[in-house]
Amino acid sequence: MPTPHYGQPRYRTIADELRHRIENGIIQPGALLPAESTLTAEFQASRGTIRQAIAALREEQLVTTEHGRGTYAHTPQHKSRIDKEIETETLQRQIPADPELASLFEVELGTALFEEQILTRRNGAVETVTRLYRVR
Amino acid sequence: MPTPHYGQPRYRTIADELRHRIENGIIQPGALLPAESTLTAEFQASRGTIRQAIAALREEQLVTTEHGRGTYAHTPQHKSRIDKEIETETLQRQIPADPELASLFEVELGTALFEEQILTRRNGAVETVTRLYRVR
DNA sequence: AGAAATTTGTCCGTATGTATC
DNA sequence: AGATACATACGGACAAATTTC
Repeated sequence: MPTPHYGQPRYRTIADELRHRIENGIIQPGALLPAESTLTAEFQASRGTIRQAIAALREEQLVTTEHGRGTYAHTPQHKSRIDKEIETETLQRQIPADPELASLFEVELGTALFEEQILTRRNGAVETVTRLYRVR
Repeated sequence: MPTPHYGQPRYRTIADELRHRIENGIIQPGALLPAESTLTAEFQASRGTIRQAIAALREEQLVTTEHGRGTYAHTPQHKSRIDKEIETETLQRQIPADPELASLFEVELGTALFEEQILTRRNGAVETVTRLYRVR
């Protein structure tokens, strides 16, 4: 079995197709892409090639991949609109580092971290909760 | 022959070693790295693993590769400029609502929430972790 | 100029490890 | 605990770009 790749490489063609689906909402923002095994079947390509295509999308910041979970499509929302209807509430406190934060900050599990929590409300209902962590 | 990778993956170890050589001038800035075949012999790893290590360095902007030519080490000027920049990493995932979030959003405990996590790094170290939650 | 050698690029198949559901 | 999904690693084959002779 030869492996010709005249012109455009296969993994790039696949990446282009997946990008198209994400940008056109065929794959919803935040949704999981089909599993590698599924894509393997659909594109009739080896898993390595599929992974190469996904790696290309990852470099474009178009998707993120989580071990054992899957690959998520990004939301193309770069809207920095400031809505005046939105009320915010801010709260500051200290919390112990959970395993993930401890790992990210490279501190011991349970180390006190500085946390700022910002609520945004629309019509009274909480719309988003933002938590910002820093080492103290 | 099994292919265990307890702890640190092999390609990362190799990438670390090559990074060390570049940063310490063992490989001169602008110089060619050893060929993949040479590295394969030195590290006793498959070509794929060597290529993965080099790909990691490429993502760090520490080297560039040219087809048929080789991989060049970057100049320290370039590197230090990159290091002064603040890098961000974004991750999107779904997580179950903890008690506080459930209360704020007025949903059942454990309801799947949409989470976007943004890391900011300065010189490689995580400076802040921001987590933004929404109901989906 | 041309052929051969060198070096990176693409693709496949397989096996096993690790994280998540 | 089992199933599913991504991660790592090996090996082989052929393509394409560059350098060398």
